[in-house]
Amino acid sequence: MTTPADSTTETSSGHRYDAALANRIECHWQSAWERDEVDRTLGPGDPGFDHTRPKFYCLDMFPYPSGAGLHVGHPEGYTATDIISRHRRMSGYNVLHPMGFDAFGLPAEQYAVQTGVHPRETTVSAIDNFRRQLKRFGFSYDWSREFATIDPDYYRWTQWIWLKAYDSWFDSGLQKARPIAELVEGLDSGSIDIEDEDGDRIDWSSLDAAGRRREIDGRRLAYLGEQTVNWCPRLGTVLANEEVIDGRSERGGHPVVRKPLRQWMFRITDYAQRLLDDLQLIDWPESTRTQQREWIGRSEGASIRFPIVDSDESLEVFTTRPDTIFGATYMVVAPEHPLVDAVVAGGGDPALATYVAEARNRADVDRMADSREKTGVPTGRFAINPATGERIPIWTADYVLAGYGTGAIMAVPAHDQRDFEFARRFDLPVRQVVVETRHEAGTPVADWTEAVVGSGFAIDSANEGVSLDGLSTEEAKTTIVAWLESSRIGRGKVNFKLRDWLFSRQRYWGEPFPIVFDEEGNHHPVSEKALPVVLPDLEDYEPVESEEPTPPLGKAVEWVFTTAGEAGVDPEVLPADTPVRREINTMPGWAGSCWYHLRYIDPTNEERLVSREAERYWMLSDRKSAKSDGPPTPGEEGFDPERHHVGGVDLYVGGSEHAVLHLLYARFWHKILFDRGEVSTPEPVGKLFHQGMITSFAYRRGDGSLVPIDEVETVTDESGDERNVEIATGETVERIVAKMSKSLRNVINPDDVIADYGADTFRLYEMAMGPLEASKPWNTRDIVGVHRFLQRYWRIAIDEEDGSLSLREEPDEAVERELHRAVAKVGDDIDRLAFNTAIAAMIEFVNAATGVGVTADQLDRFNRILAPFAPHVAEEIHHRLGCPGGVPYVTLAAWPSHDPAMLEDDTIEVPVQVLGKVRSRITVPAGSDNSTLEAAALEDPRIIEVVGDRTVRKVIVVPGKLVNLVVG
RNA sequence: GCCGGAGUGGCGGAAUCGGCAGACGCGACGGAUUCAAAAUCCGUUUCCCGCAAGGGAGUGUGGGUUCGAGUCCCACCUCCGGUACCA
Repeated sequence: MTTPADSTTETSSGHRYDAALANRIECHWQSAWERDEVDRTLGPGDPGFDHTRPKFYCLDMFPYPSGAGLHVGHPEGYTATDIISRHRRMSGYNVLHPMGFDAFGLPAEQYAVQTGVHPRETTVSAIDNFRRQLKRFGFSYDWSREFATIDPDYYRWTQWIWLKAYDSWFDSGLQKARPIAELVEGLDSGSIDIEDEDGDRIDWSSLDAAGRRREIDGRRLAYLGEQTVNWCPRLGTVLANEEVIDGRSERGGHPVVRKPLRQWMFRITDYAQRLLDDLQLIDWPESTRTQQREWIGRSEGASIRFPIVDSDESLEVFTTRPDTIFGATYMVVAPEHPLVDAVVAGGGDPALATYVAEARNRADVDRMADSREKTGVPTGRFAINPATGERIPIWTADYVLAGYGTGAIMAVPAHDQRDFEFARRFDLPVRQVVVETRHEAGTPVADWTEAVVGSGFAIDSANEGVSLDGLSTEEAKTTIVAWLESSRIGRGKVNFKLRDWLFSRQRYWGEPFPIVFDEEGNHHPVSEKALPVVLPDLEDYEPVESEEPTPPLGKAVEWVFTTAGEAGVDPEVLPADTPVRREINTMPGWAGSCWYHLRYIDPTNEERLVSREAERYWMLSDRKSAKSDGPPTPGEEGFDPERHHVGGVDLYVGGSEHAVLHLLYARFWHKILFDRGEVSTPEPVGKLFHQGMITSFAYRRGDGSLVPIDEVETVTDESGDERNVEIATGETVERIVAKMSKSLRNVINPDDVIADYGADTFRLYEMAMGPLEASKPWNTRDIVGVHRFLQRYWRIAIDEEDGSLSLREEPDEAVERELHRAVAKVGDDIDRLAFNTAIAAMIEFVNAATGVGVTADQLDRFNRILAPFAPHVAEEIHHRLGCPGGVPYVTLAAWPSHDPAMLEDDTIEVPVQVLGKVRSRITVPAGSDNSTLEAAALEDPRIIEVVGDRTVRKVIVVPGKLVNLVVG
């Protein structure tokens, strides 16, 4: 810092720390910090970068700027990361603490459509407003690293990563992605074999060019797939599975229907096992890891083929209970299953056609609504149970889902509750093949009210080839799978609930795909050098609400129909004058947020998405374990967070609503980049933390209806108890905690709070409310508490009459002790993200110093521990103290040290219990041994009185804590 | 239904490893200051009995382990979040 720092803020109207002064101080220092680039972070390659310091990458989930501006929930996590970042910086770390904006996607586009203003304009003005609001909080972001996902310089690399995935295939043997060129090479040389869907080897040499292309394209991590997708007519786009909740769109709650479509997909299922396994390596909230585990949904079982009667075909099913195959008395296929199509096409039972048509047209919402009673119809076809040789009917029913497994099941009504209910409804046979204890006989199934679903021992399960009788469920599974495999009927299989990620959207406001189609419909990538493929400006960007997907980019006719050369396809791939058609779907809103953590590291790099050197420094640092096999996991014995760390962002803070979507997608992209050697860690985020939601109060009448907050007043009765009454009626209403909403008029605008108290008070209030992870109600009445704390602090240091410093010459002994305690406590609490108790400790110090006063040195030390929380007032005091140590800004000062010896008093008061109840207190020198404490306790007159003539049978001494006498 | 989390004064919350329950803040009450008020400062504030000294009860409910439980174990109740026919 070469520019000398400004002198202190001049106060025109008084020297009291009030809202007006706070706002003047804050604005003054914010502009000084900005001018002197105080928050600038140097990285590898920057002049003056000190690589010997440890690094700390502290990331916030970047916001999606809406027209409504910042919500009070945003600054909660942002203040927390700001405090940690400032504390780490003061403790000698290089800290990367960036901010940017997520801006492509549906909400911005919907808003633009509503207002009739182009999304580029609405988005840019929303970003400007967000940035202004964020800056007003004094967060120490290095704004020189800011970007938005809509910046062509940024989405150029989003497109580049997509091309990387397009150019990759997943080697299931090595469990990693490799370049497509290696696949082609391997196939040509015969060192790699590929299989079809049934597991049969494909003869590569016998394929023609089109066949080869089909095989290669079908194996890309980014591929064009014909899939049944979630089509949302109201939004005019398809949605990913993760974006559909209870059959409705996550955004807007519109109905979603299933529809077969040809769309760009990501082969995320190939990574299912690694996405699951690596959850062990990361320090994430258990709830989030559980949610991801469940979403991935791994289950072990077997895939079995049931021959279809009067046909060469067979029906393949997945089951986790192959041991119950002898109890499979019928089969069920999903209404969408091809077998059903075939029967209907062949003119089967009209009731079947009706049922299937209804099931398909019903949105998933309705399917779930009447989920109580099972429905279904027989297809009229039969299959052979390969274990029993029995002919069993094939039904179709919507309790079997098309999207999971093969969309068909073997029904074992005795041992599966759903099958049991279905069998009872349609009077299908129930056959028991598992008993709970060994050597037990079966019980009459007619008496059953529910299926026996647990493990046990097999009975009545034998044929000429295999017998499971008497085996435990585990043994029976192994035995039957071995038989199935040797008989070529089936094989052991691991199935995942996770499905491939649908990555196309029929919307305007997203990244264009860097790909074109030739006249035969084959796709060809745009070359890296030609990126970005810029989103064309459209006058009419409105989505078409229709039954058929109609991407708005199709309206940019001149842009869409072009030549390979114009589109930037490598001439070696396609001659420059070849007529091509551009892809008119766009990427979904998640694309940009999958990798933004990497771009902050090196935001202006034009050669790479991030420089290798900077990526290694910020993501890997000196921690060694960037591999998937070694270290103990968080929570395990021997786990040391300082050493055992998979790398990645050191602290990522954001809401738990992204537990599956964003955080799973980001892990997936990061793993592709890791496999392709572009990044050095297998996981993007080493430690994740979710801040709780900030809620608000509302009121509820006796009948359960809600009352807006401004229609209620609080009255205090004689006993001091509070009662809330509805002003209009006088009726007593109950105060409840609710989400902030316009209708309850309990939404808090951060700008208003800052105007009333200043940003420092706002920051302190949100951090003092309670634990960061807890959901907490906003209570405007409580804000004054932390504001008074800052006023008392100000008053310790500043004479409110003339604004001069008022300090003691000699330190007060007790105040000095309190200061050491505060320094120790606040540092510890910041490390464990316990900001509420850190603030309580600082308040205690200020209360102790009030009326006594502090020396300049004491004031400076306290000021430095306050600085991460309330940086503006701390900066002002720092300057009024004349910049102690010659440090131009408190932001750049070092965290103060403390003397552990000062944390303890010379003498301590120890409670003495008799039978667990405190009966007296004794004062002893600190560090007294057990016998001293025991003797002092037994000599205490009050204790002698309480013990009376009872015998002291046992004395428990906890050194420094308490003495407990057992008498009787 | 299943998974995860939480129940502590009038309110938000604290108690980090089984060791003084209620830190800190709000509100309320009392006092000082003031012509008065605001602001500020000092004090009280879990509940019950008591003038007091003191005693009793107490961390959602019921049991248990322990010298000692808000904390550990078992059963249950309520609330919040996630998920939902995944074979």
